[in-house]
Amino acid sequence: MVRKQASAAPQKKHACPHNAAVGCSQCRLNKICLPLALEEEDIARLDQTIKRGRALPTGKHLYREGDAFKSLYAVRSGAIKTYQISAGGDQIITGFHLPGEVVGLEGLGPGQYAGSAIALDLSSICEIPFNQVEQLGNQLPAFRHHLFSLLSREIVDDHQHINLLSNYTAEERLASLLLSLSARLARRGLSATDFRLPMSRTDIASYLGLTIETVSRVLKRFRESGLLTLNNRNINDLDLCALKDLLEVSAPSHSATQNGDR
Amino acid sequence: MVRKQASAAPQKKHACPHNAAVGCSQCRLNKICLPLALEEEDIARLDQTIKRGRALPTGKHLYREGDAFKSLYAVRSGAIKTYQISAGGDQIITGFHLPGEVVGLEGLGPGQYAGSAIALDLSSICEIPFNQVEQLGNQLPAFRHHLFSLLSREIVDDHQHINLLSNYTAEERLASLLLSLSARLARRGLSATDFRLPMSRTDIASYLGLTIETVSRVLKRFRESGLLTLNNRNINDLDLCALKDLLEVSAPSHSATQNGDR
DNA sequence: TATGCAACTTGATCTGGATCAAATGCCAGT
DNA sequence: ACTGGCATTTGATCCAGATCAAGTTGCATA
Repeated sequence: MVRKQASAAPQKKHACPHNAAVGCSQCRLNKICLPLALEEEDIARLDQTIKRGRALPTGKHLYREGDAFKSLYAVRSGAIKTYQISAGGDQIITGFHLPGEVVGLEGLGPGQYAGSAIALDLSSICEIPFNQVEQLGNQLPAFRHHLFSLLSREIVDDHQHINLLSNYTAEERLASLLLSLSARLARRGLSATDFRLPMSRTDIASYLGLTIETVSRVLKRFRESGLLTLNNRNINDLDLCALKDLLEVSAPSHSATQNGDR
Repeated sequence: MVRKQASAAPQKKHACPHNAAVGCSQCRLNKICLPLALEEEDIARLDQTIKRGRALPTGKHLYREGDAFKSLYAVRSGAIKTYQISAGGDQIITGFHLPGEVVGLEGLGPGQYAGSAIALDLSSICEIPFNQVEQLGNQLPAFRHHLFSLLSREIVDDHQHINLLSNYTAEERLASLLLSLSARLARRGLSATDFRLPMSRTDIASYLGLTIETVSRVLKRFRESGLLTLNNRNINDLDLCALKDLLEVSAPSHSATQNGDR
């Protein structure tokens, strides 16, 4: 059983995500973040223009819907949620963003952000100013291509999310979110089975198109079936296999729906 | 009431959307399609490399999920639907694409299409091959920027769709779709109140996250309330105002949800 | 003019998740 | 330790839309 790390373990030799002095080349996220696909020397250029590791306290906005597009942001530590405001005035959560992930991309084309981004935890953020994005995009084909990749990825993820919202049951939605968070944490070397949810039940409910009551009840059911242990926002002993099973049974073997319709 | 044109009216002076000989500069869609934001001379360059007005019969695929990214496609006439295949084997409709709209964008980054695209009607398609996209992107900043805009737009549209799926009632979903189609047809100079739905009820249901029965019943209710007349796929006398009202009442005036939460 | 079949409509019933209504737990500030 | 205000849980009830089950209608092919 994996023990939860004491949350204060400050001094690593380098690459501590809270340490603003660490540049992209030494950053332990550089395999999954913006510098991906860049050559050594190009990373050095990126390093020169990036504003590194700015601290963003819980509840502070990175940008707001309608703000002029100023920068792309890479999450270095902590967590960010992006949301829009519905006609009824409440938040529609469009995404959760963990370290190594980039937010603000939808602002690239239209020149202003289409939604807001706010810190869920004390976070550390790297910022690439607009003109630098333009310039690097002009000069480095690899960087430009990576931007296209990130945008495409976002579209593909959104389509997956659309699928979730139109076809998944409440349990499948929760399972899907937990597996996604788990996989993304694991990718950066953290535990896939024990972690803390950075977001409130309200945020989860909004993101999954459910009510908070349903989220609470489904989590309870998961707990009672031994799929995880849970106190407050802490998840332990997540049963990845069982969750995957939960998602896969939804595929009917008697499928006759594969029609070539018009 | 706008009469449906006899579908064979071949010789216009120029800009008939079925006429493959018409280049971007004379195309009546050039204000909303790819050439948007390009200078006269650049449009001429685009014109040289584009494969114009290829006919695509109903039910034929433009590309399939997993195919290598070969080209971007602009719809010149007809209609295209894009979809993915769910775990259960059935289609998840991710979008309907009308003349002037571009499909295949999500293939730009990863190098392969993330979904399939199929003609809902006899359609005419313009194609920009991959290497030309790259080249124009390298050489024309305006074109590159337009690509980013199209991708951003797609993300924003997807977020709107996510909102629809998690918060709208069946009636609101249908109203939203009808208004969207109406507005997009109007943008290209066609009637906003009288048109033919190019897609089946099944496609509508999948796109809106409903069942075909619910789609049918809601349309019936709309018909009975005098919001439209409907036979088969033909819509007439669409009451745009009433549909917009239907969408707006969903905003509660007593909103206390605007909290600055964490 | 039949025939066959997919697309669509209509009706009856069921149900997952929403809604309404109380607790209860968890801090932060005093 | 006490208080106020959230966030979360839990329970009871309700209902929009799903599911199940027949019809119809449109249209293509013989």
